[in-house]
Amino acid sequence: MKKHIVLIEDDLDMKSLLSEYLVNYNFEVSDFDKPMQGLEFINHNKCDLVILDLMLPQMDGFDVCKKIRENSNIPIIISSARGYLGDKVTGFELGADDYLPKPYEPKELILRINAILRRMTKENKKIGDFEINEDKMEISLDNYLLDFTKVEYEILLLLLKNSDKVLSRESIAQSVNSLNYDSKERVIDMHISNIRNKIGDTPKNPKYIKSVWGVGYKFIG
Amino acid sequence: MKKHIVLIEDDLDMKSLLSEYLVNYNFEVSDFDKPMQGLEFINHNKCDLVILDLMLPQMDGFDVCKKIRENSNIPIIISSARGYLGDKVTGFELGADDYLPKPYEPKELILRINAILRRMTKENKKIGDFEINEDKMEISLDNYLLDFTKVEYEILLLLLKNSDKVLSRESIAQSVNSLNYDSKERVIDMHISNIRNKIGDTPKNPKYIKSVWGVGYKFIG
DNA sequence: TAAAATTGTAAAGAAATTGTAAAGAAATAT
DNA sequence: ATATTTCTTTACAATTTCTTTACAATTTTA
Repeated sequence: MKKHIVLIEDDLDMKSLLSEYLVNYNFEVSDFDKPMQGLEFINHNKCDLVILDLMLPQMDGFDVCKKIRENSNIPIIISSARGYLGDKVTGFELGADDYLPKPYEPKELILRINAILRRMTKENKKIGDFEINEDKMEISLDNYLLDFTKVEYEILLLLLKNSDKVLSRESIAQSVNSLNYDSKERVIDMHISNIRNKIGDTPKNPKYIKSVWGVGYKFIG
Repeated sequence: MKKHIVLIEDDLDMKSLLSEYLVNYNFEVSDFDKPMQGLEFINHNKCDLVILDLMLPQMDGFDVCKKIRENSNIPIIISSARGYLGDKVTGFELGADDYLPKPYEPKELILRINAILRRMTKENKKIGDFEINEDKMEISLDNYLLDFTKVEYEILLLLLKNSDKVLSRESIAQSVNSLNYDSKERVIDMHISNIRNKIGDTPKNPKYIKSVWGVGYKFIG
């Protein structure tokens, strides 16, 4: 899903330029030249990050930062023509996450946005129609959360991570921790069968898990 | 508790200078001029942040960054004499959290360390229906103050701070200070059971604490 | 083609995990 | 010191998951 960025910048040219740049990098942008409007917006909408320019007219940029922090924990990147250490100290102490002195290359702003967002949202890995969240130990198919047992989860994860690669029963058994090392081979088949049921796949004409005769299974990526 | 910082810097003078500076700011510091030793240390110790100098002898600094990320999600601040955009791109893409071109004022390093650590250690007060007051060691549910024992409080706090994340019994036992390191596994279950009673949760069809079969528990955020 | 090997899966059995009451041990308060 | 609270262990029933078995269906080999 697109990340929503709030841009607070009073220089109108700069604002539209940056805004457009961010949109090109696939962000959703709401830009404001009046800080109070930005503040209002942040407090009533789900946003992911604020870019706050310090040279603001109505109120001091630091005040905006402080006011944002009163109600919200949203990441803030301060950009400023002033690169003095004292300003940086103030900015960080008010709860900013980064301080970027002007002039900067817009690409660097993108880098820093992404670095922060990466920390904030451990985004799900997408593989085909599947979406993986390893922290939650969850796998969704077409946005529908599936309910797997531990072994099923681990096997499917392994297959997904090795898309298109044929995995032998042995290698599956070894990689999947919760599988008995010396269980009968057919255990894997049973689990695959159960997984197939849950993801609505059929052995002949499979959409996701293909049997490789005489070898094992593979996920069709 | 003091935050533990790993400093990887090959210039010996710089290393000891920075190290001392960080210690003055009340960090615990482990410094290395051999990146492999730093890597080794990170993989076997609980650390909070890495400061990585790019001009390293044995291996390219970027490789170190990449190698750290193979096993660890620890925040990384790259410092480098090279301030080219290309280097920044590489650094951030390898998973760095910040990139600080030399020369920099050491105070700015401190600011950036703190900004990152503040994000890492969630001091979130409100999580779902729960409200945390860590100073008072109190947790309320729907504005009703609950009475927990120390262990219960710590376990619930851990679960809350890791909303949605599956926590194994082992990781819970390790994180919760007041739990005997080598107590029987079922201790956790007992405490969870007691917590559930106090917050009015049921194991089947839980509203807050879900059992993850074969793994552990997670708080439903 | 028939025989052999492999796969799919239902059903049954075995094993592991969980919930929690109850009791014991340890820590803390009185 | 005793009383009280908290933490840990144990035990067992309930539950869930994993494994095995068996047999039909399919594919390969001879």
